[in-house]
Amino acid sequence: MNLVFKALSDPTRRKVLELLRKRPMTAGELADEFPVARPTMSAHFAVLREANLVEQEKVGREIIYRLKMSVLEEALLSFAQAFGMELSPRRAKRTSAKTKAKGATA
Amino acid sequence: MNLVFKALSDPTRRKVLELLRKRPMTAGELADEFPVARPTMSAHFAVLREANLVEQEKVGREIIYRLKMSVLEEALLSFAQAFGMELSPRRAKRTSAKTKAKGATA
DNA sequence: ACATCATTTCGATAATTAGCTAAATGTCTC
DNA sequence: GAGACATTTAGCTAATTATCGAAATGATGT
Repeated sequence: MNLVFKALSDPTRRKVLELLRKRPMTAGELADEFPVARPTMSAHFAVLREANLVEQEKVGREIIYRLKMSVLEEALLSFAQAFGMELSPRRAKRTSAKTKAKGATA
Repeated sequence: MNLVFKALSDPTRRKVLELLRKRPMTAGELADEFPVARPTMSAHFAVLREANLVEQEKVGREIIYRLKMSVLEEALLSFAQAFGMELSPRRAKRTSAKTKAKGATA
């Protein structure tokens, strides 16, 4: 739980997770979305991995990252519950084109 | 929002918020719950204040801290929504004293 | 085999953070 | 006003973190 919150404390990492919600992406694709060097992104990925928030799959010379939604849910859920909030994990909706143009700000 | 997540990234601060959920407490009362020096706790309070997660009221020579539940809710809510989760802020039932022995919360 | 590409690891640095003790501020009681 | 109390501010150190460029790893294409 602590690792999850540590991971979420950085805006870049939160944005990475949001991007991954829409679809799995390679390290390079993700890196292209941010104005930092590759090794920096790689370090961010490592933090997310240690928090168990993403999983990676090596395909050829690329690495595909996937969001582990259930882990994020679990953490948020148990935290919210400690504060008497109810958080119902609605089954992760597919990227259904309607949410697509909505430049969400973090 | 970033300040909120930064604030939540430290276990001590999360615990402070949990304690404050039950009832407002003075700086000293809170400090007594943790094995760190007073100035350290004071710094933690400052972070929580900057994130707007608590408010303070000076009463005599003590300072009473109160959780700003709505701010915490807002942050968690908007974050959860960005991931397609539904988070319903069940009206925070005060677990204070009289409801305490009744198992009032789910 | 060799060059290229995708990604990570290494090694360094600058910025941030949590922690401490000591000192300052403000309030209370006598 | 003097002393005690509650809390914060100041000044410091140690640990952690975000960042970089360069080098290493491993797969692909020629």
